[in-house]
Amino acid sequence: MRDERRPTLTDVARRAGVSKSLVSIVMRDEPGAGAETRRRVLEAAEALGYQPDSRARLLRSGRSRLLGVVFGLQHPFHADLVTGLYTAARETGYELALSAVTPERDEPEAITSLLRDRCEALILLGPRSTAAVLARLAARRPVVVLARSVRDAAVDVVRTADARGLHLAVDHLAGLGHRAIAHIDGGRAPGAADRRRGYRDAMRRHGLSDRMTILPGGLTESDGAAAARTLLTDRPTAVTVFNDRCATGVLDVLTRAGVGVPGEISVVGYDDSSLARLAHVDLTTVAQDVPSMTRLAVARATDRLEGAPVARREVVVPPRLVVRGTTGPAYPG
Amino acid sequence: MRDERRPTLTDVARRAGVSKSLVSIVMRDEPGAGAETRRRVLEAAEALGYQPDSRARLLRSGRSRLLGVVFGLQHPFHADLVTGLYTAARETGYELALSAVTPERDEPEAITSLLRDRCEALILLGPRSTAAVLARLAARRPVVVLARSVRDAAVDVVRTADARGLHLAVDHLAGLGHRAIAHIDGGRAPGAADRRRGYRDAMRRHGLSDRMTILPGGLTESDGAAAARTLLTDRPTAVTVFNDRCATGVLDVLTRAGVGVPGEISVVGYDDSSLARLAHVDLTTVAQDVPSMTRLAVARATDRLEGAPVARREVVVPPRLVVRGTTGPAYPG
DNA sequence: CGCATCATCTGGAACGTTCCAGGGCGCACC
DNA sequence: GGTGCGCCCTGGAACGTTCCAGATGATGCG
Repeated sequence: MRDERRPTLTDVARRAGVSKSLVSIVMRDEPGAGAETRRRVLEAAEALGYQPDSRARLLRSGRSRLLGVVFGLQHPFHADLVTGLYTAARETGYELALSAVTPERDEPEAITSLLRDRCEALILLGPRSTAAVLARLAARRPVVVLARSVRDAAVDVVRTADARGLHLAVDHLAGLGHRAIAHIDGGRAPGAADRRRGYRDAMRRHGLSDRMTILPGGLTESDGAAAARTLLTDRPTAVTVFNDRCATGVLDVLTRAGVGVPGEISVVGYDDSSLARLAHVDLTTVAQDVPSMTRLAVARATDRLEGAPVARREVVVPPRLVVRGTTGPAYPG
Repeated sequence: MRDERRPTLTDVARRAGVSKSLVSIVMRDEPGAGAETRRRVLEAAEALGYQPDSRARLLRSGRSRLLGVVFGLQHPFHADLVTGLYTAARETGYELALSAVTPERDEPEAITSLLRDRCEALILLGPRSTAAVLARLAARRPVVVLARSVRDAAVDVVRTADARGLHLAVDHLAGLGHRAIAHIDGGRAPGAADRRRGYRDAMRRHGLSDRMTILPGGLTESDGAAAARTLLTDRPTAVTVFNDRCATGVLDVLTRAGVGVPGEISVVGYDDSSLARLAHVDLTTVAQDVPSMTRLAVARATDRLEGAPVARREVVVPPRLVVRGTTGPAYPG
């Protein structure tokens, strides 16, 4: 009824009048088959609606050519990264297996499911696991951590120079004449510590140590909104925010309160997520170089798998400032 | 070096001094093994760090117990749905295989990759493929389409009563005294047609046929922003929007233009995505019942697989109006 | 005592691939 | 006109499981 057995190599072989080995060769597009036969085999495969069984294929070849990716479904920036990983993986001939972390599905669970599927390497987006857990994992197969730093010799890291990112932001604002520049931070989120440090460094470098203000924030819009309300009472002329999502919340509260942006307060986000690029948000932001990061992450994973020599355990990608409409000259005075 | 071969059934069998068949039985927790032997086998497996190879397992047993899910990485509502699918699947003993659609990876590609992985059924979130393509797919294995309607007897559909959703929205607004109620639509997006129709019906029912205004919108914030700019010139007192994302764009433009919400214009979104729930957005919206929809979608897929009788091909879930802060009484007059 | 029964265990054949060691066969070359 | 060398192509053994048809031995029963 429902399940007339799905066609296999043997079926195609029979129809084309050749051996299954030959069909296998043709399907993999390997040398070793004549042009005419090749055509006939492909025709037969097409007619039967044959699709190779990747399970059997991988079982036999011993390799899965599968990169496991753990990401947070609720993070728009993770969506951007996964998008980049897909295209990076395509170029290398590896496939991606996605495993999401949701409120009801934690990181360990997401990881185990990938391991059962025989992923050869793991790419983790901003994982919450401790360095020890990650190290244990890395002992069994290559692990690449994306967008977070990990102090462990066994795990590879690809991340943005987050401290540098905040230098860019503060330099930009200081250049516009701002002095009272606040920072809304990301708490324990991956990358938050580095950005906080970058902010402090840059302020000191500009001789603004006494104007430093760090407000507790987070990674969501509501975290930003909450922080912005604090901002209204003791008002700086500019603020750098942990990420774009959080910055959106800040913008929203400011706009509603009638505070002009960038007239009265300039705002700088982080990530250059699709959010920031929206015409009506038009957020000045520190861009993470998603294409490079994802390409590097995939390259690192495959290099480890293929035993290629790996130069540095940690690759740090420079950020780039994207100036848009939410920053402008400081109020005179 | 990296890869000392991972232990197999045979390794465990040798260590425990039994046959591999017996180990298989023990690992699957099936009857047919004595208590003492069972203990010894488990001990050996533990010692070797044995993990079953799901690929080999599925290859042999002919079943994969895998549900393929195609979703759009950039849609927050899809993220909500996938989250729900994960928990629904867990309850039934099936696993999910995710395959994302991105700007560089189209729907056919996402689907093919799932087919190669031998997914037993496909769950497609708001797919863009034509009914004909979906039907062809459904001929080979169960296909459940989520959040879109499809006129084809072969594919199952689980969707919200979208027309009804707009009835709720319009009724609510009319009840607040609104007469000039506009609708910003979703164009060719899944569900858009039904919502548009629901809007028209409801307006007619309230005797407001001559006050109907349908503005072209879309599913993103910038679509909403664009539509909102049109709105500013010929201003209604209320507007129903295709989805929450689009409504956010509308809100943003209105707020920036100094138009009070809900003072001067009331806004109703659609989806009740996490976006709408944010304290500072606080969007009145039509909620889709994600837990029910996802549970139904998974149940439908597994029912088909197990040959259970299926009552209706299409399951329509009622929406629910969530009144928050963006709607209020119409201006007197 | 012989035979059926039961629980426990084993060996080997699948599953759909890939990989390897060849088998023909035509053709150039000495 | 053999010999050797390419090219196509084939058959069968793996890969790590599950499944099935028994083997074995203990036990119960007439």
